[in-house]
Amino acid sequence: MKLAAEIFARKGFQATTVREIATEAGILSGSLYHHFDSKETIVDEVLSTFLDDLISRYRAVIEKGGKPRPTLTEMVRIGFGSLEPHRAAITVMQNDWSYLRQIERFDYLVKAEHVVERMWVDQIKRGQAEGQLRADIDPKLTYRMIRDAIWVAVRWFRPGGRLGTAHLADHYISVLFDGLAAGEPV
Amino acid sequence: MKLAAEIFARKGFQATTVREIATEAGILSGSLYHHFDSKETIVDEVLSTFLDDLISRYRAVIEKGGKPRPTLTEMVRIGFGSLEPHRAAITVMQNDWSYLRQIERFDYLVKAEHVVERMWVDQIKRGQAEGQLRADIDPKLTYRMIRDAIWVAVRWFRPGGRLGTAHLADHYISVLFDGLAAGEPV
DNA sequence: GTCTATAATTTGATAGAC
DNA sequence: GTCTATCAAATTATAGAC
Repeated sequence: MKLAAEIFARKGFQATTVREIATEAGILSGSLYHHFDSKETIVDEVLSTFLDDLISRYRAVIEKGGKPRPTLTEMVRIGFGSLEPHRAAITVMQNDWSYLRQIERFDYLVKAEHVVERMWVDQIKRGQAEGQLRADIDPKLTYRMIRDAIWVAVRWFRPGGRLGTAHLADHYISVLFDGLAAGEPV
Repeated sequence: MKLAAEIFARKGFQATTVREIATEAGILSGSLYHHFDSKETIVDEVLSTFLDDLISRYRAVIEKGGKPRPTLTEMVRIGFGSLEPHRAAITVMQNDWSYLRQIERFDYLVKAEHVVERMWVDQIKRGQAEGQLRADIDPKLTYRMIRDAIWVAVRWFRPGGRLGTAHLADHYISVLFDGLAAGEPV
């Protein structure tokens, strides 16, 4: 399954043929159906494993009940921290989202997205209410900004490259909370 | 062509069949080949039109030779401003990038990406050199952050929705330069 | 400039021998 | 648990009539 996920990530779900997966696994395409009953089932396992892990991690941080800003900081770290262990799954979600969401079987993708959005937006709003975050920003828009910046990083992030995910997270958190500007606005 | 682009954006390049494009155009699939010699040619025109427009707009702002921060601000506005007129092309670039880049014919996509990266990174470095931007941020990483946040917005941005692209740009610029934090770091 | 008809290939999936 | 053999369907693209 991990092997198939890598190919899906590299070539896209639709462009990946069952024959290709089988060949890479060292068997023939017919034999693959002894392990999986369809191509969709394979990608299904890949994606749901990722989402279950992500949501349970978010939940764990939120249920500690800390202040919003450190909670959000932790959530950013969880996101970037997923890039490595779930690289293939995240890539597939990014690239094949618009295709997969059309298929009834993958309705849970949209549902999971809603659950996650609520978690983030809640924390942002609490941060505003408690005066830790600027009141003039749009919570939902801000959530999307953060979410997008984290997940799209999977496109260029290379494990073992010059930048580790912890460094990425720190950099992003720094810019996100304190901004790019050095002194007074120009 | 604009019609085909919409379908590519909605369903993905590979999932879109030639029959589908023809049907939506009110003709049969065979007839489509009177107008285009292949499916790739159609998407080629869509993407190169977008990239030519984008790069020439960036160039125009940069050649005005203003200070880095207002130049970067303008560049962010150009990006968000492209979401509406080039929505389909941007969506295809986002969703089918990893597939298209494998095809020799689309080598120019990667080249264009390099040109654009240089433009952004140059401005960010100048901003740091002139003291308008924090010196402790990574220019290339910051560019990627900005780029990603802009282009991925095409996934959820809806023309005529509650948020216009100008509003989006303003919100993003505000957070980007000044940060989310309200008061002192916690 | 569109249609009909069809070629050539590829694809996901199955059946049964070993 | 893998292989051989193959099916049924779908796909891009072409040829030629109108």
